[in-house]
Amino acid sequence: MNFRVDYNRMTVYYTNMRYKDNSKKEAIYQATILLLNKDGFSATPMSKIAKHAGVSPSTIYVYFENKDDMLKKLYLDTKQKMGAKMFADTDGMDIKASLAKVIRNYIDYIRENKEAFLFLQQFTNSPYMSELDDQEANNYFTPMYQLVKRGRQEGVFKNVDDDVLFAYIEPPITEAAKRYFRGEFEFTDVRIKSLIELAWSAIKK
Amino acid sequence: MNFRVDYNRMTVYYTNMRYKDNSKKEAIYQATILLLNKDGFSATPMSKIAKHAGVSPSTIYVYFENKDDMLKKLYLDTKQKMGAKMFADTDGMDIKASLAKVIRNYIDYIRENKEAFLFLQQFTNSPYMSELDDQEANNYFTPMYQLVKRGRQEGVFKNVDDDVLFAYIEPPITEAAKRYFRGEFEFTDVRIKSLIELAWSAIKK
Amino acid sequence: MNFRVDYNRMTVYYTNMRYKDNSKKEAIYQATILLLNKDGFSATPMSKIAKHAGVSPSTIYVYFENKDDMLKKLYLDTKQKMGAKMFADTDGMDIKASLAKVIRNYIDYIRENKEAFLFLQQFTNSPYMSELDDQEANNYFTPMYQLVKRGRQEGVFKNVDDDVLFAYIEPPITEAAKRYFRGEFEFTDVRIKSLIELAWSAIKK
Amino acid sequence: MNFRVDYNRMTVYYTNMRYKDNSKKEAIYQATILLLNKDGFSATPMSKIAKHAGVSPSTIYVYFENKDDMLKKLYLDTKQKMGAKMFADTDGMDIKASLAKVIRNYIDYIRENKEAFLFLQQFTNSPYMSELDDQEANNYFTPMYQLVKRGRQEGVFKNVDDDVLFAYIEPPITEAAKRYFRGEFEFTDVRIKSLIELAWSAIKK
DNA sequence: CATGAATGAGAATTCATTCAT
DNA sequence: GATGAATGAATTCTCATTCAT
Repeated sequence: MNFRVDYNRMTVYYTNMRYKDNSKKEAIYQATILLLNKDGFSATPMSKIAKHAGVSPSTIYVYFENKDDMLKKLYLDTKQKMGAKMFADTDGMDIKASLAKVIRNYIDYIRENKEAFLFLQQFTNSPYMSELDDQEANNYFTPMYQLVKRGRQEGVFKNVDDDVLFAYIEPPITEAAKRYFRGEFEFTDVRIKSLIELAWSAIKK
Repeated sequence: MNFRVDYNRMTVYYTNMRYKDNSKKEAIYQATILLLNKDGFSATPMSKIAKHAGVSPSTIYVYFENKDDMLKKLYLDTKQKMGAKMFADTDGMDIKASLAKVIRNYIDYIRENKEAFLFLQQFTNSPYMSELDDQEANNYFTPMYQLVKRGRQEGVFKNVDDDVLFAYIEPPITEAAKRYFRGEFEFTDVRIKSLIELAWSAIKK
Repeated sequence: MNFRVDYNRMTVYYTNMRYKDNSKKEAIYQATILLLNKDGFSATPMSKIAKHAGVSPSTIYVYFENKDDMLKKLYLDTKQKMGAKMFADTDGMDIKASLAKVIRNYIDYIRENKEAFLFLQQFTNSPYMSELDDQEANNYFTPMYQLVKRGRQEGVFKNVDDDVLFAYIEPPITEAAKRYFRGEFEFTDVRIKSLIELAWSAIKK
Repeated sequence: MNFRVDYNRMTVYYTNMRYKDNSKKEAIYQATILLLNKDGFSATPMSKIAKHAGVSPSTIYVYFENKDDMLKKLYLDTKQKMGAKMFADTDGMDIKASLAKVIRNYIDYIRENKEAFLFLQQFTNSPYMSELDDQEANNYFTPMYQLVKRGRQEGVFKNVDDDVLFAYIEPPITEAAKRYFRGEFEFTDVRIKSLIELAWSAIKK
């Protein structure tokens, strides 16, 4: 029998006896994202993260080798979660609908995960990114590659490189999102439709 | 007569003296950009910047109030230079040609100013950005707003918000540039033409 | 019947059970000696000792009160073992032969117990030593005092203080041993004979 | 003109304009030796050293790369000073008198430099030693090698290896010194004569 | 007895900035 | 203006030890 019990703020797994607490890891992640967005890489000490996460600074080192290791794992974890949301429920649609769905999913994710999204932007544009095994992060986006591949086979796209196509799908949404969080843009139904329309106009033959 | 007055806490210099001055400031800027791109905000101390710039750490404080002040001024300076390049030689063209020229200018700037471009990206996506008087940076891009305004008057654009239009002009190029510097993309003539074509397809009515 | 009682805060174990106990303690001792010689006092954490000994850090605290307690007990244990070897099989010899045998025993011990020897040297020359009840460690060397006492009664030694005599018996061998482990000296038969000869020349009347 | 002035706790050199203060380095050295002898390597933090030396912890890093660097430089500095004292005023003597003088010099040094001597012992017997370029430390002792070489040429020594000879010259004194500082031994005139006598008995043909 | 997670206290080191020249 | 030394405050990380099981 496999059951769990919350005992004294700790999630104990009776089957395998470890009591490393995953909720602590999650708390550390959340605190890091929040503080990084508020104060940036250079003003977010481990001690602050620990305090916000409700753990001791040394506890972070039980879960991660060092600060870099933690940030990189946090990035991959966050990116993976975003990828999962982005390509949910897109099966069985035609290309155009599928693309529209991906864009809508992306916008939904952004609106529901402001901090995660902004953290991803900050990280992606920092030198941390180049220290990363890029492939691992890109794997979460294979559905996008497959989508484009399918569209090309069906002959609906302009005869341009994949990379050019990609550039007109995600980056405009991302840019709109940044303006959204700066209070300069609203994701109204009309605008979302416009964004999808322009993307399609850009890439369709 | 050749003289210059700097009201920004800096004394007045005449012809021969001003070069020394500017060259140190410029050296500090260049060192900062380079190190920031290589090591990031959290691993770029003033002492390292000073060493790379060939000056004493305390010399930096002759030119800037503190680190934040320096970074912000560096950002504005860099952004302004980029804006100047981006909208050069676009007068007297029709909308479509004008837009194409802006995109070509932007790509030229990117290719000739790798470090500056990457620094702008890193800064823009960091919380430093929100501490900035955004308006000042945006002023350098008024030509873009005017271009879009003109296009709208001429009725050549889709009937969507300006922000939606913008999202399909610069962000795709920026994304392509990032891939370019990661070694994943080449700015061939064909691809540049494609990028311009897709942008036009996206926004034109 | 084979049993053992340890009054030193440790419970009583009979034949079959005692092995497990002792093997862990011994593993901790061995790991400590090795790491201390390799990395020194200031770079040998309990966690590292535990890992090398194949036990949990907390297990060390089952056997010892704390780190200091462990180190001191390890020193006394090691010193006692060395003493036992040093004075083995020296009964019934005349003074000169007895001394030669002690020196040979010491060299044998050194060669067979490199790590133990080096640990003793490090410990002896550290301030840990002065925290120790010196008498306890010296007890293991009473045979040496008796030997010198006997020699003096027989009138074979120079008329100098015991401490002066001692200084020409063990320290030269110890010094040679240190060079030996640094790869600067070989314990050939000839050299061992020389060492014994010089010691005798020094102290004999 | 070359003059110096004590200005505001700082030794200013007007000729070359540096004002790095050598007295600070010396204070750091003295504090380190004292604390190391009292508390050992593992209980002597940089902060404590700084406090005792009357400087800020960060000031230590102006003079040394890190703790290891400081300890090694301190060792070499101390060893060099000892070597200088040990071989002072030994020219023009015959071998026997020369050796006696060296031993007396060594004992004088020991008595006048208790802390330095004990520090050298602790360091020498620690793993720090093996990280050192041994040659550099040994250079300070070339006079000893020359002395032994000369004696051998004159045919006054036993026909044994140099290393065996060395073992009966310095180590007995060192051992006596350690007992001296433990309060177990007195360097009376008689005993000093005895020590010299036994050394000579040991090595002379 | 044995253990792995957790942590408070403290370790080495860094760094933005100032100070005296 | 320019500088190198100096430093207080902070930063990352370690580590002996304890806790709950």
